[in-house]
Amino acid sequence: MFLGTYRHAVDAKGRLAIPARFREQLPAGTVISKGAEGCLQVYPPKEWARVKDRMRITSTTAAEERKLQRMLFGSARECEFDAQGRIVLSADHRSYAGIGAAAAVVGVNNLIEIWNDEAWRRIGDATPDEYTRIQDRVAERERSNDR
Amino acid sequence: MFLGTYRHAVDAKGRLAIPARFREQLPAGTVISKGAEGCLQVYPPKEWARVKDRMRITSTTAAEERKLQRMLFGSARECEFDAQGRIVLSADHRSYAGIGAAAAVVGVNNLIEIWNDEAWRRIGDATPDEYTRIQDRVAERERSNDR
DNA sequence: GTGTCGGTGGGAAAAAGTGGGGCTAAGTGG
DNA sequence: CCACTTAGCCCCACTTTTTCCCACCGACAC
Repeated sequence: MFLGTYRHAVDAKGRLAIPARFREQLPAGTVISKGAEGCLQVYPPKEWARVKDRMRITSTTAAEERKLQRMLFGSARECEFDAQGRIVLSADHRSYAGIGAAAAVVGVNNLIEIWNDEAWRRIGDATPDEYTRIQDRVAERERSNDR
Repeated sequence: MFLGTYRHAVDAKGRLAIPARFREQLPAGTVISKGAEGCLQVYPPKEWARVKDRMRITSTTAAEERKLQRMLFGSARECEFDAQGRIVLSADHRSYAGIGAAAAVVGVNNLIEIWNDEAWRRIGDATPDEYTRIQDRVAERERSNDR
């Protein structure tokens, strides 16, 4: 389980330290890819397997499906940690997420998200009012799903 | 598993370096052929065997499928790596994929695709909005798998 | 105060990618 | 059958990128 927000520096080589609390839960086979709302997402191997399995391009794969898989896999990369526990964010990933010299590393239960520092501030620094409204709307949706 | 996008040069002799991360996973018997949407596809031996075994011309083969098989097998070629880890793209393959001095080499889970640089940009350089949709569809599929 | 742990930065070594020359083999035409 | 041309392959050299290693700094605990 990944919890909390950590602000870490991204150096000139694109290296980003993953918080030690997260790293101990990330065995080899961890994958990073482009995610929703312009963040990057880090999938532990088990989570990634859920995404990956059952997806395979063949000559009978439908056009829509081909595009989906190309975008999904073409934008992903396996995480490799150096001896200091850092990963290298590719130039493409950095520009997608608008990440410069700093990033927010956020634990979101089953996976980790990496955000542009500023973009995360707008989300993470929500006021109690905003938070309440969002919670209410989600609760409303869940009720209608149950029906 | 093949992941990520790499932009590499294609020199005057039609040589293209395959990213080292991909090359390690490509034993002898790897095959390159024409793929959908004007890309080239590189099949590792196991994937190629899967294709080969499933397709076979018989008296009951539909006309359309015969055509598909002729194209797929007729334009296929075994990959040969030089000492620098490059393959030579045939003139036919280059013109099919519209590849000039640069190409994008993309890992798509079970196989590798080679694209005209520009054509790939239209797929891979999608906006966060498009990736958000992709993610929604992946999540949707997971839910249906769980049922 | 001293030791450990987590994060940051930079230099050096190694690996990966790029380009070109020249030899060999294969196809083409007389 | 031989000469010629072309395309393919191998090898070497260079440049850039990546990775590895070491050193430092600050915070916290003992």
